[in-house]
Order: sequence, then C-alpha cells, then structure tokens
Amino acid sequence: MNIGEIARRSGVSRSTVSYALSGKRPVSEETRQRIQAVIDELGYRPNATAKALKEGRTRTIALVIPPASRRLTDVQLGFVASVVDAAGRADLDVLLSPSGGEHDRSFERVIGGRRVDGVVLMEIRLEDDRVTRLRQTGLPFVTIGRNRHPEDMTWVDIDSDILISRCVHHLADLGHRRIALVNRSAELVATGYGPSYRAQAGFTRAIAERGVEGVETCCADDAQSGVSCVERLLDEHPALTAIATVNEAALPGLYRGIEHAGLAVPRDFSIAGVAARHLAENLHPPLTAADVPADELGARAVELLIERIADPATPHRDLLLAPPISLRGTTAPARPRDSPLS
Amino acid sequence: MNIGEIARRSGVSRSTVSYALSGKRPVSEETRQRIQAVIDELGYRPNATAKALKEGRTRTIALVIPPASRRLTDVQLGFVASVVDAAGRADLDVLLSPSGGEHDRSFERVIGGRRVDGVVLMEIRLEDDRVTRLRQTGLPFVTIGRNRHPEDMTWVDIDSDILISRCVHHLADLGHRRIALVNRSAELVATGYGPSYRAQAGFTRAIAERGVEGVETCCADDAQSGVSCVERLLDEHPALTAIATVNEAALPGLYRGIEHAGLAVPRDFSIAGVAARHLAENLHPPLTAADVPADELGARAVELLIERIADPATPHRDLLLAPPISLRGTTAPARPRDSPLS
DNA sequence: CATGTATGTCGAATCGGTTCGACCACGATA
DNA sequence: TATCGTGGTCGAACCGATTCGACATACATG
Repeated sequence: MNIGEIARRSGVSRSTVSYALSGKRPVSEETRQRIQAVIDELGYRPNATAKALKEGRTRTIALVIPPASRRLTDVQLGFVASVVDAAGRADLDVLLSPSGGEHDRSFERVIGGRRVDGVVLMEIRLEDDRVTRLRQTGLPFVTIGRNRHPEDMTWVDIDSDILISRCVHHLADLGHRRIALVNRSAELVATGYGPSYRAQAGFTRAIAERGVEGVETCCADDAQSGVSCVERLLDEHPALTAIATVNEAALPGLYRGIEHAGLAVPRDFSIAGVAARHLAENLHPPLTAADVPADELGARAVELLIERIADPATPHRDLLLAPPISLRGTTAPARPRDSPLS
Repeated sequence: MNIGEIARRSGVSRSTVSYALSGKRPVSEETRQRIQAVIDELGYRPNATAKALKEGRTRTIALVIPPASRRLTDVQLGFVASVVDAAGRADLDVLLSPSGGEHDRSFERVIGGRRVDGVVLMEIRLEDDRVTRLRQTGLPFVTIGRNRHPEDMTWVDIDSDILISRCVHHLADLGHRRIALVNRSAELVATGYGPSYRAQAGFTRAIAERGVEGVETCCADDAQSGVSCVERLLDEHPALTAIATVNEAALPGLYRGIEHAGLAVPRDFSIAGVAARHLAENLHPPLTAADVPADELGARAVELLIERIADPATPHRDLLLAPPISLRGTTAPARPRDSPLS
C-alpha cells in the first residue's frame, strides 16, 4: 500500500517507482509498464501527507469564514463557492476554518501547524487580529475585504462606499429627497466591519453632495428585523420615500414592512441596494441593486494567493470592483407623501 | 522553526522536546521550563504534516458537498455549518470537497491521497458511486442521507417519506381533497435523489390512505420556477387547494404564484412542507413545516464518524429523524373553490 | 550491600514519500 | 582506443515530527 510495496512487487527500487510516476528522470518503457501494472492492480495512490512533508507544501489553502453559527449571507456563500471552485480548478484543496469566538482554536491550529500553503480571509474587520497573526507567521494570505490599512497586503473587495453613493445618486436623480441607509447589525458596525463603515461614509458623502436628507440606521441580519426596522423608520421619518441598503438578509423584511405600511414598491417607495444577483432577481419585485461579483472576486483572490505562494516576494496587488447598478423593479420617481404627523 | 532548532537552543535532544510537549514521559521541571521559554520566544508550533505522517492520522475530515456551482439550499447550508461546528469542537479540521462533474478530481485527490481520516458525504443518491469508491478504500465514512441499500453503512437522515405523508394527513385533516406534491427538479428526481424519491413514496401512500386526489410535479430549485410551477398546477388542476413540498428554494415562488392567482394563503390555499426552520419562519406568512434538524444531524454525523475512525470495526449505526410539523401560518381548513373549467 | 524501581535523558528508527549522487552499460565522438 | 554523454537504476539522505530501547542516576527496599 506504500511505495516500498510497489517497488518490491515490481522488482525495482523505491526511487525508480517515484521517477516512473513523476517522470523527472528517464525510466525504461519496460519497467515503467511493469510498475504501472502493479500500481493498477493494487490501486496504489501516493500518500499526500508524506509528499507534503518532503516537498514542504501541502497543496491546500485555508478559507477562513465567519463563525458558522451566524448564518452566511448570500454574498458570503457566493465567495465560499467561488473560492472552492477556483481552488479546485488549480488542484488545491480547501480547509474550512471558522474563526471568531470559540473557533479561534481552529484558526490557530490551521495557521500555526502550517497545515496550509496560504489563506483566504473573509469578513475582514477594520482592525483585524487575524491579519496581524498571519503577518507574523509569514504565511501568504489574501483577504476578501480590506482592513483600515490595506497598503502592504493583497486583497480584493467591492467598493461599498461608491456603490452606496451610486444608489443615493440614483434615488436622488429620481427625485427622492428623504433617503434612509439600512446598514447591517449595530454590533457589526460597532466592531468596525469594513463594508458597513464604508457604506456609511459613501452615504454621508452622497447625501451632502445632493443636499438631500439622510437617515442612517442599523438592522440585524434577518427578515423580522427588517420589518421592524421599516416600521421604526417610517414612524420617525414619515416623509421617507426611499431606502438604500447593504443588508441582504433584511431585504425580505424591508419589502414586507413597506407593504404593511400600505405602500407599494416602487410606486410609493423605492429601494436600491448592494446584494447577490441571485437574491436581487429572486425578490419580488426584483431589486435594483449593484450585484456583488462574488464569483470574480473569489476566483481572483485564489489566483492572487497562488501567485503569492509561488513567490512570496511578489509585490502586493489588489482589486477593487464597483459594478454598475442593475436597474430592476424597485426604484421609480418619487411621489411625495404627506406626513401624517406634520 | 522545527523541533531540532528548539532542541539545540535548549541544549537537549529532540526527543526530550517532544516529551516535554506531549507529557508522555517525565521531564524535569527545570528542562521543561527552559524548553518552554525557547518555544515561547520563537513562537514554535509543531508541524502538523510531520505529525500526521508519523501518527498515521491527519486529524482532518472531508466534507463532500454537491458542486458549489449549484447553489446550496438552506438545509444543506445548515448541514455544512453544523458539521464544521461539530468537527471544530472535536479539534478536527474540515476539508471541503465538491463532487460531481468536473470536481471529481478533487474527491479522488482527497480520498486517494488519504488526506483525511474520514469522510462525511452529503447529497447521497440512491445509487452512489462515491459510496462504492469509499467502500473500496476502506476509509471510514458517514453519509447524511442514505442510498438504496443503507444496511451496511453508517448514516443519518430525515424520513422525508413520513414527513411528506404527515403533511398530506395534516392537509387532509383540514378537509383538503386535492393536493399537489411539489418535488425538487426533474433532473434530481431522475438521477435518483433519495429525499425526492422517498417524498414521492410517502405522498403516494398518504394520498391512497386518505382517498384524496394527488398530483405530483417537479420544480427547479428557484423562485421563478416556483411561480410557473403554481401557474401550471392551477391551470391543469383548478380545484387544487393545497401543496405539500420538499423544495425550499421554490417556496418564495410558490407563495408568489398563489398570490398572482388571486388566492390568499392560508385562507384559500394551504402549503405544508419540509424546510429549514430559519427559512420557514422568515417566509410570510411563516410556513407550516417539518423543520429539518440540520444541527442535530450534522453533529451526530460527526460523532458517528469519530467513533468509526477510532474503531473502524465498530458496528454500523444510523439515525433517522422525523421531526413533528410545526404549525405556523400556511395551513387552514379547505374552502372549496369552483373550478372555472368544470 | 545488592537489587529493584522510577526519573530523566539521549540516540536511532520510523512514517512514506522525493531527490541527489553514484554507478554501470552503451553508443557516439575525437 | 580513450573519452564523453546519456539512459537507466540504485542506495542513502532528507522532510519534521514521535516513540522505542538503552542507559545513567537517585532513592527506596529487602
């Protein structure tokens, strides 16, 4: 079952078997065939662990995901899928490592034990311990998202600042004067989650540029919270006519909340956001949104990582995408409503 | 950076360092502290690959998922999350291996190269090559779902036969006389996907037991297909008053299609199904459904796998769950409708 | 005092591969 | 004929850990 067994049965040395398999030195056609016959018969496959030890690389990358207990959003799921896919195409295996909370053991095990040749890190915070930790180990890594100082690292990201700003401009173009930003959970925003932070920045800037009225609010990542979020918003700001959002999971709730308030989308109320295309198209009416190109980002992250693994001294690179807004069914010209309270 | 370096700097042999770390033989307190100091200073962590080679186990399990290109359903996602979670608690890493189509290289790489100590297999078909392959390698494995002959293997599953049958009985109890089964995609059913096959069996049986009229149909895994599926059903069977389904992804579409037809759920039309709790609760109105206990199944699968890894001769076990139907907002007494065509 | 037992340490073998240096046989070349 | 290159093979070293057997020292026991 190991290379020695194959060698013995073929009457050659272990090195000859190895060379017959790798082709790194010539082996006579005759012996090659004899060896191959034995291999086929026994169904021998070289032990990946032994190979990894000798070669000094595991042909495995780690994908560090947010703790699995918190449900992955559609966009995150898209990242996982495309990373796994791209890695597979490059004959790399993917070790899944949840991080955060009680899962830090897993991260430490994978990183410290050098079980992988490189790491793809998702869900980066503006200040992120894991980045610091990876830096000290010297293990190549690429992040999906960036921290506060992304200068000396390799990353891919979407520009949620620009994207949300585009949403606001689009809504303002349609005549909306009172626009709310529905961000992700307060907890996430508080712990310095990049996309939320940057969405906020883009929102504030665009609001100022257009001289319209803006309201910012946080909302937990589920439909129920979306409903109550809209209730609260309409209660406190009855003249609101549009929402821009980066909160995918809340979207069904936002739709429902608006409907409960007796408003029709997009006739009475507009929504624009940043979401997975799949999700945007499946909502009803389909969401006008900047579709996060998770496939491209994930695939590119893996490519960049492979580059860094091959040559860790390669200069750092990055990729910042700002896909256009796909106009679907949730934005329309503003129809001013009388505020019942004003 | 390796154990030899630590040994040299502490002035002891490599074996002493190893024993100091593992505690498998006594080491004097003094040397232990000296070694520990060096380790802390250099941030040394033993190489997992070398350890794996020597010990003959990798402390890694593979999780074989359906090809990532096809979007995972909520239930599948629940399985992944709980398996990763449970493995993490047992200090096992999880290697993600997509299988099917072009991804079979990945499966072969992981299994053949003995990169893992055991395998959790998801999305089992009634006839499944991967099960056959795993059998010949002798690698311990546990399946989530079962194939046609699950006698000599270890598996966990939900009893979709019983579950769908319960849905039918529940609907029949409410007076529904014409009930449709919305199964998963025709392709999946055709290739012998267990849950679909068993749902069909349970449906047919329950229909017969209650002497009601049943219609079976397949539906692709997305909202759009759900809409057209309902359209088609109501067109061909205008007197239909209820749907039982195992198709999570189609649910939003089913709701929408029913609404389009001018029917209200649950007043005019009832739905009962099998789905992830999370999803059922987030629909509007919340879905009356048997909630798939993905957490429990995933965790149990890992436990069973760990058992088999520790002792491959352990007798095979299984776990078949049939959670009760949670009554939520989508089922109500039948209100007969006149068929516009009859 | 001899013997036995436990503590503490070391060197060498081992896991299953890859790879380097050496060697032989052969035909081509000077 | 002496030399060289090359095809083909082997043995040994190596990757970085663990573990076994051996040995030395110290202490308790008969």
